[in-house]
Amino acid sequence: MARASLSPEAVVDHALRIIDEQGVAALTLSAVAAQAGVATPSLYKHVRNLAELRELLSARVMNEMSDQLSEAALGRSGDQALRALMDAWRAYVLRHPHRYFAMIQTPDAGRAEAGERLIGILLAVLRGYGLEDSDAIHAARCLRAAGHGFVVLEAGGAFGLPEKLNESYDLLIHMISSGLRTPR
Amino acid sequence: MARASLSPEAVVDHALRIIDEQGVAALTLSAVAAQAGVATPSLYKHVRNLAELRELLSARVMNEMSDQLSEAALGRSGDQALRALMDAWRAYVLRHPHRYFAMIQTPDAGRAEAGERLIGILLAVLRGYGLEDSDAIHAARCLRAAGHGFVVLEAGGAFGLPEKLNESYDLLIHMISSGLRTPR
DNA sequence: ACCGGCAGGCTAATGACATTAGCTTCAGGG
DNA sequence: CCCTGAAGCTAATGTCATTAGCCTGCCGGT
Repeated sequence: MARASLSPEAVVDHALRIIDEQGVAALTLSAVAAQAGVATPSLYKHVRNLAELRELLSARVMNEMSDQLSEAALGRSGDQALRALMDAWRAYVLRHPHRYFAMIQTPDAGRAEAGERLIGILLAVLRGYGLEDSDAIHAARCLRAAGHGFVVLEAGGAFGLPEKLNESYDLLIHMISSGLRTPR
Repeated sequence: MARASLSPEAVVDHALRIIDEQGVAALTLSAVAAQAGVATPSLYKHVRNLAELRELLSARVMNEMSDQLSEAALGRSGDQALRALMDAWRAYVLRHPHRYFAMIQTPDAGRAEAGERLIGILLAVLRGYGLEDSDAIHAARCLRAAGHGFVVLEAGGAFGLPEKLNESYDLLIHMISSGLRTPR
């Protein structure tokens, strides 16, 4: 090796900082290079191009979020676990809105593996409702859709009316919970 | 006026065509100008800049979608209306995935007005469940979150497993419906 | 202590774009 | 028939991403 001032991980660190402070749109290689105190082309020694940097970023964020969701759900089950999971999800996004948007901006990416983890967590929570196999998959998709939809809309400022967002979110969780119990 | 070959609406038309065929990422003023058979700077006589074009596009798409959702729900009520609404929503996105992504790519934009329409439709459907005022607002947010989350994830290819998506969507609708009935 | 390779940084150059400035032209009202 | 302004155009600038090719200091082996 040589002067180890940079590495793919370090580049992602700098990118993360830029995103946190100035939003996804501000993520340019020039900005990252400036952050890192390096000339732009030097970054290509560590990441293939901007697209790859976005993928790495995406994977990093998804893993970080999965960690927090799994920690929240750990040791609980049923409605308790569902509640904890959903709360942790929303809290993460409100804490790091730009990161979440950076995560979802890439259609799919190498995030697949990291995505598996999230699914695993959702399935674990659903086991508390006695769901297995296909039923659990369908339920996990719904959980994901509902959670994702809500936090994206909230973080994007789509909910303009004065009604309390906490109450809306409670209702959403109630819908999931009640839908999981009542037969179709 | 003068040679009326172009107008803000016509520019949006061309942009829409590019998006449909090549996706949101391909939307550049150069591409739109080429589509329109005009030099790039000429577009500035009709739209202020790229950001404004995106906003106009966003509003156009949201209105188009709202039209279809309201038509679907018209004349039905309760679960029938909910079902028709959700199906129309998903169908629209599957038919024009790129348009939907173009619509949501702008955080907020001048889409506010168009957004009111969508909310109105959702509230109308919810009236079939006896919901009014604040309760209806909360429910509308949940409807929107669930629907939006699902279609975004589906269109983005996030649901990789072989389980049938129709069944997952059925479950989602069931969750909403059952959550709207059962007390909290 | 010396040498060679190479990882990792750098400068220069290219090509897409967005955006601005300023010129030209035609259509329509007086 | 002239005059004005809308709608096009060309030229120029600045920001980015990306590529090519150069330079250097660190490390392992002699």
